[in-house]
Amino acid sequence: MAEPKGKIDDTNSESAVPKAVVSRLSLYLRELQHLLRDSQETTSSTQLGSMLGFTDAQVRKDLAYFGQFGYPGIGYRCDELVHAIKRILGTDRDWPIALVGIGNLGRALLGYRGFGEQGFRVVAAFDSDPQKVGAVIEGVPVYAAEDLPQVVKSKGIRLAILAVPAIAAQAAADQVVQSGIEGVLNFAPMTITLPKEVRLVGVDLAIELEQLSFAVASRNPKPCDESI
Amino acid sequence: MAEPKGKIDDTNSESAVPKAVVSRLSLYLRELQHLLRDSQETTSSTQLGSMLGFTDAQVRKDLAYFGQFGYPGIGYRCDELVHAIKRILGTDRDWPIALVGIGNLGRALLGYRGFGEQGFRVVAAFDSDPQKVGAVIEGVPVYAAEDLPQVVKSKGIRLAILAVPAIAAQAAADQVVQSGIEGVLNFAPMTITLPKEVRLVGVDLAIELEQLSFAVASRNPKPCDESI
DNA sequence: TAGATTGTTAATCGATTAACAATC
DNA sequence: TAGATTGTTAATCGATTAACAATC
Repeated sequence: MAEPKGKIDDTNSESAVPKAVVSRLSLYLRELQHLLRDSQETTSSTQLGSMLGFTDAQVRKDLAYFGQFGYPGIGYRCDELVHAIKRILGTDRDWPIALVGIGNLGRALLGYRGFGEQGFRVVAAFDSDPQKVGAVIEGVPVYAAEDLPQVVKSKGIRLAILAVPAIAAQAAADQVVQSGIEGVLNFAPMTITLPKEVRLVGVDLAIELEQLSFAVASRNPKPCDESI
Repeated sequence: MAEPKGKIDDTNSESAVPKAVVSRLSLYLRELQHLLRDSQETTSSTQLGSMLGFTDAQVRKDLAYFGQFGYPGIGYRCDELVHAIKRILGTDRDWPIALVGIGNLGRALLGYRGFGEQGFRVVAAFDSDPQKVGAVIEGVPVYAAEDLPQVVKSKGIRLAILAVPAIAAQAAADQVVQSGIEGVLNFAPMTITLPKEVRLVGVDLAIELEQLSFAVASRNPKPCDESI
């Protein structure tokens, strides 16, 4: 086996990688981590693709957006590809996270192990309810919303999760933006607008169920594929 | 204003509506419901699109998959379009839901109001921990996994939410399938395989954060759009 | 009527797949 | 070596956008 090539070609990171490619990248990473746990050293675009219902060509094309990570005739070394994808996704380091809204969902996200496994650390929680401020939940201190700018700065927080009611979502978004946050994961069932320099990902849990009810109700008989 | 046209053309519901179209349909519904709450009677493809960052042509094309819902020169009646989209998505009626896994996330989903607002009722919860069985959480009774077939049948449940650890996801999936479930919303960070006649939607919360860290870390300066 | 807006067709754009030389 | 598999180009496929006659 020759020298690892794993150099990341970020010349084209600026030239618009399709969103779908990035989301498949996360899926590849998840599968590779499972393979690693099963002590598998190498894999191929064919194997990786078939685990997720994609073609081998798609796997190779997706990776090609970012560089050359494989060995012709051999495939990919799982550990190398994991590191490469983590570097691309930015999860080769830890991300301190602010969580806004300590309702049902907020508390669940505070305790969610899956975040920590990928390097996401919820280090501060915020709520407008004065009764909750000062508490420590799952080891995470709860602050007043007014403290956002100070806490965000002192803890080096760049990402925020919004788990507030729809009605409060835009105001909460404005506050986190004001505090210097660079990216927002919005769980409120509400479209929010942010300055264009702040990244936004939205997850609406009811919408996910709607996708399912549509598929079941209209029973379009397609091959089973996991959308994420 | 002429006769409402709202007939749903389900001849093509069998000819593969793209998944992206259905997910935009849910977003249109969400915006329309907000417009209705603001007492707006009609809207246009241009308005609806601009609320979500889509073109007017896309809105009209998406709706055209399912029928004719608008009035040339006028636009769309919000209430009519809400009813039409709900009928398409299958949320014009209630869906009793089974929730499997009463950990942190499971409990949060039990109490999540957003589901109920769209007609999704979690009517039974399941857990493998005997200590939890028999409890009633947020008004929802907790059963043993073995009771799945019986409860699913007696309550007419067709959809299940999986909120179990990754390691337990495939086994849980097999159990709900065995009990006759027709659709699965999987929150476990794990690819699961189901018989092709059972629909699957997957949501991996860590992956959503990865999409965000990628966007922030690589700071590709695109216009702010909400992925869902 | 004139202005607005739909539904739909045709043109454009982008993403996926197939194919294959290069490599191990 | 022969067999396997990559990275990449060209061909295909599908989705988005533009344009416009029909309609209110």
